[in-house]
Amino acid sequence: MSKDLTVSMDELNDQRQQRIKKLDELRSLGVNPFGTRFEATDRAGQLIQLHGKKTKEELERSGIHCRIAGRTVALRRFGKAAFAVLQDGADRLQVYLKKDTLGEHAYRICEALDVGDWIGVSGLLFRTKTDEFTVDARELTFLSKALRPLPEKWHGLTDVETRYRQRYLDLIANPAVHQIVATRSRLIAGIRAFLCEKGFLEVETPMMQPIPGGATARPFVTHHNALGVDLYLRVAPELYLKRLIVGGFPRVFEINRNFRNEGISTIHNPEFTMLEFYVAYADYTDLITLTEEMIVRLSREVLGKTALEYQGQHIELAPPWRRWSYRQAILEVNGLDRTALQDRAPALEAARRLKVEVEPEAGLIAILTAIFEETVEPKLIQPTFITDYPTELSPLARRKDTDPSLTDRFELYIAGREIANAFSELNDPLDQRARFEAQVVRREAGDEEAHYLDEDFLRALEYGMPPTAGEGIGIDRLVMLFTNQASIRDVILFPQLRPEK
RNA sequence: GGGCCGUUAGCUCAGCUGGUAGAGCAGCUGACUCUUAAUCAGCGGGCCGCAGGUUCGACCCCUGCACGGCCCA
Repeated sequence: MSKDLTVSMDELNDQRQQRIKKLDELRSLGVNPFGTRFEATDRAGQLIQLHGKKTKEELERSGIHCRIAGRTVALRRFGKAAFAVLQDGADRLQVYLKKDTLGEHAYRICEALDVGDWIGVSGLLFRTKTDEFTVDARELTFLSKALRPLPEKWHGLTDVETRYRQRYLDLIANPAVHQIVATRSRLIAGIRAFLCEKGFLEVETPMMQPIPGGATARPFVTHHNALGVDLYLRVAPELYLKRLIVGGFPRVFEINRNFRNEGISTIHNPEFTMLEFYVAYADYTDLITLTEEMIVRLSREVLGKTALEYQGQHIELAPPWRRWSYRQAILEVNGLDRTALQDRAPALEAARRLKVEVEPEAGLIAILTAIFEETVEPKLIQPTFITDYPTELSPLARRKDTDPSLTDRFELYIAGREIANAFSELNDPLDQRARFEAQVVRREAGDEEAHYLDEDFLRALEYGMPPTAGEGIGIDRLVMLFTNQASIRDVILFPQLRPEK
């Protein structure tokens, strides 16, 4: 940022000028406008919780002393007294600043105070005439100056672009956003606790990979100067976590970022948080019960109940959840005869009848995918495990013993959205090689999402991987569900936007 | 990529059929020692997203671009 720009902004913004002037006023009072340490022994939220229900008399009798810090978010002055509202985290607590109580010097500091400034206060808890729970300040410490004015006190900050670009401002103006952040944190902590309790080990695997693998997606490319090689930001940790299963860890999990070079929408951010976990000696049906157990427990812990409201829909999380095979779901939802999906010609005909658009050269699997996405997905409001995906769509999943064209796999849908994807892992290195090779053919035909062939991963499998089941859960979408948010940008603190000009 | 909508003061928003750019909050000055959208009196504040075009004249009409939102692919 050039110096000229800063200077010209100073000239432009009268409110900033005003506040810069106040820096000197504070200094002339012997106050550093950008101060240091303040021992806040109390938190507003705690005080409200512990004493907020006490009557005026109870508070007077017990004379509770407290010491808090926060940002001034409202200021009502009366000449020789003032009420300030302090925001401490998501909580707000009123402070009474009276000249007689504070003394001349401290009150002059109070007079230099602006909405937005950080202060520390110590004093006694009491109730005002209008019954508001308040700190009667005995001491005022100026902590830090705000040079820019806060958004308006009544409407706050509503411009979504500014809310995403300047999340700090969103958090100041809209304390409800704190709740989303807190819920997200508790959800992730809950997942860690659950998995650790089940004997899983948390690990971290490369985010920069020489061969991006584990998902059907376009990767981001970056470059390592010293090594002189291109590296890819991972699209999934899958192939590394399975190497750890080969290495002898029977239960591992990772919670971290994946990066996919795709469009941005209300359910897609280029970087998103994924939980992946792997269980040796288990199959995908074990993961069905584990998933039910985990999500219901998270719901109890975080929401205190086993049902939730999402965008006007009531969602019941108490297990067991519906299990529906991919093919059966398509047939039932659309009232199709089972022969309708056996070959390309009748499937194409069915798609036409259902008004599902498909590419003219689409194969059977592509037609099924289109029909599924269009007609089945939006109906999967209550938690549903869709099972038995076609092998062609699942290059890393184990084939069904009863039908090698299908895999031992499920995807969990809630509120019409994919939340989890799991399967019994393919541990036959020769079959895995063949599947990779089929992907390479697709890649060479121009499919940029097709998987790469990873020789080292195949080598690892050749040392022998026990039967294993693995699952990935999209944390952002889970948080959306738990916090009733329609857009992924509202559960990611700093969502990806085009750079502002 | 396509469609629709938006972009005006620090924030939230008005702005008629094209004729000198407005309000509330915030700010500044003053009054006020229990307010809570405090109140009362006065004052200042604009690249109307950017660039072209039409017109005697454009926040307004037209074209392009940028950024954002929603929907679709």
